[in-house]
Amino acid sequence: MPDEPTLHNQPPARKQQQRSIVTQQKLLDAAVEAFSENGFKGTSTRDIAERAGVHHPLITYHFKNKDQLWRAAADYVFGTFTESLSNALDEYKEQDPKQRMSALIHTYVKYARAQPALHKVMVQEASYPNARLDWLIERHLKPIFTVTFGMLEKLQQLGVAVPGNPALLFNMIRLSSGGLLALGNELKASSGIDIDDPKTLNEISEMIVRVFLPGKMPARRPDSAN
Amino acid sequence: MPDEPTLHNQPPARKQQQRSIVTQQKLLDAAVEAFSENGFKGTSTRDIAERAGVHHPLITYHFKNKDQLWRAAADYVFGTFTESLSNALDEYKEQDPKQRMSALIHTYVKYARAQPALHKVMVQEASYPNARLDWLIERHLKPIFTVTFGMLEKLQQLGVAVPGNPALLFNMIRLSSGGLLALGNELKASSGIDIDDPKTLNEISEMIVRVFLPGKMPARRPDSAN
DNA sequence: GTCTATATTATGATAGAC
DNA sequence: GTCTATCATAATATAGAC
Repeated sequence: MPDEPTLHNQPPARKQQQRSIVTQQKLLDAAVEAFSENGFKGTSTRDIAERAGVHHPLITYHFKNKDQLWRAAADYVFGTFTESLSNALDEYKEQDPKQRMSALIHTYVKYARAQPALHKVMVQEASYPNARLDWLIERHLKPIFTVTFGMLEKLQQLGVAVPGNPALLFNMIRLSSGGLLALGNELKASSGIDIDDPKTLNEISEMIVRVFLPGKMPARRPDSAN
Repeated sequence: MPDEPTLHNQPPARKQQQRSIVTQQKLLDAAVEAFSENGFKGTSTRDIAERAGVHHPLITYHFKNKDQLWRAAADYVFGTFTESLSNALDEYKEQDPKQRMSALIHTYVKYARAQPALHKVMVQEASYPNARLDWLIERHLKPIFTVTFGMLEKLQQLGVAVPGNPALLFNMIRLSSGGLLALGNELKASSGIDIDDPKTLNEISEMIVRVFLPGKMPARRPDSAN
C-alpha cells in the first residue's frame, strides 16, 4: 500500500488513518453500550474509554467532547437501522403492501434484538425535553416515521390494518417490537419470555402482524394502480 | 392536638413527626422525578435535594443512602399503582371479563399519564442486569403480572383476546399503554400525538382494546360458572 | 497519534454545631 | 430535626511531553 498521495481525489488510507478509524469504532461501540445502559448523564467518558480499551483523553481527540460522541453514537445506531429498513423495503418492493409492512416489522424486531440501544436511547432522551431529543427527532425519527405513516394509512384503506389514528397505530407497533425488546433483561424473570430464543423473535413479529394487521389483502385487479 | 402520649398504641403525631413526614414526601416526589429523568447512576442526591427544596444531608438522615431512597421512591410509585389497579378491579367486579380488562387498561393509561415514571424507571433499570431490577421484579412486577396473565388467558379461551402466548400479549398491551406514554416528550414532535389532550388518552385505551381484545363476549348462560 | 499529569468541578457520605 | 463544613472520590476537560 503506497504512502504517497496519488492522482486520485481520495489518497489511500495510511496506517495511522486506519488505526484512527479502529479506535473511533471501538469508542462508538462502547459509547452505544454505555449510553444505552446509563443514559447521557449517567455515563462517564472514562467508562466509555475503559469499555473501549482506550485512554480517555482520546475521546477529546477523536470526538471533541461527550456531547459530540453521543451524537456520533446515535448517528451510528440510527444510520445502520435506517439502512436495514430501506434494504428490507427494497427486497420486498415487488410484494403487496401487507407483506412489505410485515417485512419491515420483522426487520425492526431483529434489529432491536441485536441493538436494543435503538429504543433504550430514545426512552432515555425522551425522559425530559432537551436538545439531544429534538436533534434525534429531526434527524432520524421523522424521515422513518413519515414513510411508515403513509404505508399504514394505505393498509387501513385496504382494510388490512385496524382503523384509527395511524400515528398511534404506528407507535404501538413500534413499542410492541422495539420497546418490548428493550425490556429484554426484565422479561425472562417477570414473564418467562426468552428473547435469546430465536423462536421468540418470530413469535413476536407474527403476533404483531396478527394483532395490528388482521385483515387480508383484497384480491388485486390486474388493471389497478400500484 | 395534645403532645402527651395517650393510652392508645399510636401516640398522636407530634409537630416534628409531621414535618418529618412532609420532608420525606417532598424528597420522594423529587426522587421519582429525578430518577425517572436520569436513571439511578445519572441522578445525584444533590439534584434530588434541590428539587425538593431541602438540604442534601437530610437525605442521609431520612433514607440512609441513595440506594434506599431509590427503593423508597419505587415503593411509592408502584405501591400507589398497584392500589389503583385493585381499586379498578374492585369497582368492576360485577362486570364481565372483557369489561374488567378494559377497565384495567384504561386505569393503566391514566396512571401512566399522571406518573410516567412507572415505565421510565423500568426501562432505566432493565437496561442492564442489576440488583435493583431483580428487587423490582420480585416485589412489584410479579404480583401484578401473575394476576393479569390469568385474566388474559381466560379472555383468550372466551375468544375475546387474540390467541398466542399470553405473556407476550400482556407485555405488548403494557408497552402500548405505559411504554407509549413514557415517550410523551417525543410523540408530539415525532408523530403529532398530544398526550396532554384528554381525548388522546381515551383514543389510546380504546385502540388497545380494539386491537388486542377484538372478540365479543359470548352470551352468558344464567347457570354458567363465574 | 498516544500518553501522563493536572486543573476544576461535582458527587456521595459524614461529622458535629445548633 | 436542621444546618454548615468537610472529606474522599470521581467527573469533564485540557495542557503539554513524547
